[in-house]
Amino acid sequence: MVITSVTDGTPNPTGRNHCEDLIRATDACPAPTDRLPTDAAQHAPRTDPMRLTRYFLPVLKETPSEAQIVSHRLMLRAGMIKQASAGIYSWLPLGFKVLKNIENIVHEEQQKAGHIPLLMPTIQSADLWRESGRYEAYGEEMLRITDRHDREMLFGPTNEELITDIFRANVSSYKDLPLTLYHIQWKFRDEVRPRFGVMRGREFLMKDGYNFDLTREDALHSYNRHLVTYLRTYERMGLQAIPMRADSGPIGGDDTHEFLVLADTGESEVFYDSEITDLKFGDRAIDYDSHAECQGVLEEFTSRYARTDETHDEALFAEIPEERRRSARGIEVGQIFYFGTKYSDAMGATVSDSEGNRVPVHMGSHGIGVSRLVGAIIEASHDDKGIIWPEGVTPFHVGIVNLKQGDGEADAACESLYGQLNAMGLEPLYDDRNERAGGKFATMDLIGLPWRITVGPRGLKNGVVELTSRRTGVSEELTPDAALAKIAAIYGKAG
RNA sequence: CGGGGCGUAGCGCAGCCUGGUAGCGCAUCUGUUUUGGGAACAGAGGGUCGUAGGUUCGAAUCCUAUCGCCCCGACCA
Repeated sequence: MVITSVTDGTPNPTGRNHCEDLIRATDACPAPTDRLPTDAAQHAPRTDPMRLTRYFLPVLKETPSEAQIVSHRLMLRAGMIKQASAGIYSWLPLGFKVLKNIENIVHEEQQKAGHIPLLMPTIQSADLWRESGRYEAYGEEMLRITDRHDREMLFGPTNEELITDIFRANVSSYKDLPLTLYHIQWKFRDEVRPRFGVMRGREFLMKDGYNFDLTREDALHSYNRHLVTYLRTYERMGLQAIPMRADSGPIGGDDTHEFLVLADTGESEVFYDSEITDLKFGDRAIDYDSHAECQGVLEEFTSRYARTDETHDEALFAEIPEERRRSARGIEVGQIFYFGTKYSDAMGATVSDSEGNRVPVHMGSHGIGVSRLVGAIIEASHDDKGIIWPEGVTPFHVGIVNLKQGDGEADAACESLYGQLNAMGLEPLYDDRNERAGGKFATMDLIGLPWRITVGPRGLKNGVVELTSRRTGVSEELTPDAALAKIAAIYGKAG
């Protein structure tokens, strides 16, 4: 590891889409900076950070003592995060890339459904929360701040009040409905006892979306539509997240489902019909405007028994054939709510309907724990050597391991692969350090890139390199061109 | 917020009981030899021992206070 430049957080090239400019614009990423003297002619270009002698990847051999669960340990060891204080983390380059990849997927799937991104502030005024009655109700979890004028402020734990305020100030006709606005923003909940790294931090990145509809029926369609977007979102991240009937908690409301990823370290006990784990949304086409289609998906994915301990019903559970009853642990990675007119009544968010009557809008809110997902994915996908990233979120698409740095042929072959992968729009991470093979393999296994190309003089004599799957450990010897073609096919790129 | 534990080099730890030159492993830097699953040798750099008081000729060590972090419980995404 040589600390020379700061990655610019360029979005994952597989995620090119209509929202990328928005994402870039909100990142505030620093430009690459040079910090080395100019005598480094033998080094790689400093503006080319995707090789390990240039990248910032502070991996640890030993596990820091504070980490209890595997995702926390691996995130620290892989140089993804550094704790800043209890429950608050800096995201180092590798972790930041994964976080951004997850964020990109969430953006894409929301916008496919016609949901509109915006950005609300982290710091909010207490007055707004007094209107909804939640300033007192929220309790110690809310971080309260006083500014220099003694105004009461707070670091937002969620955004129903702000979005409702935006809505009521700007929308007054049923003709502007339906409307769904969402953002991805940092939140703060002052947990008594943060733990498990980013899985239960105090500061966390969350997507929260809010739908505004004229009628209950329309709002329930919005609810169903969100359920579909969430199924697609989690599947793209390589996760199976099961929607379970849940408790509405402080948000309030009638209908709510939580999405849980099964993992031994989950905070919730869950009970479900084993048939539910066979369900896949897959790449089926869906018309988000069709009430019937979205309703159909909701029924398909929620008709079987699946509940957390909060809503578990032994009698209903007992109706499932015994061999299909399952109890397990789950990590909550999202929740959708329909809460009707709770906030619109309290805060006066009304529109004129077609007959000129002022009516409160029907609302729902829908959250995805973006930063928490980084930990959840690792919990669901790792082995004793390290992380195993699903292709959809991996920080780099493929690792290139040069077994004999300084060997002319090996160096040239690696440079060629590196250049061609970049030209395809993929992001390789080239381990060009002067390390022994074992050290390079251990690092690659730890940081979990799904594919590794191993290049050494021995193979090159026969015109081959080795392509290895991190997940299966299976290697095959291929010509460099064949290896590139396979990688291209895996990521859907033209070779 | 109740109960427990820990703050000594970037990381992991010993030293504290019984006060007297601040150590070990990994990592880092230099050199040589190495190089297909975390290399070997030689050398080097890096710590006001969390902070503040107190006791003492002398404090990492004893006492008091305070801050931080971790674990169990309650709570929570």
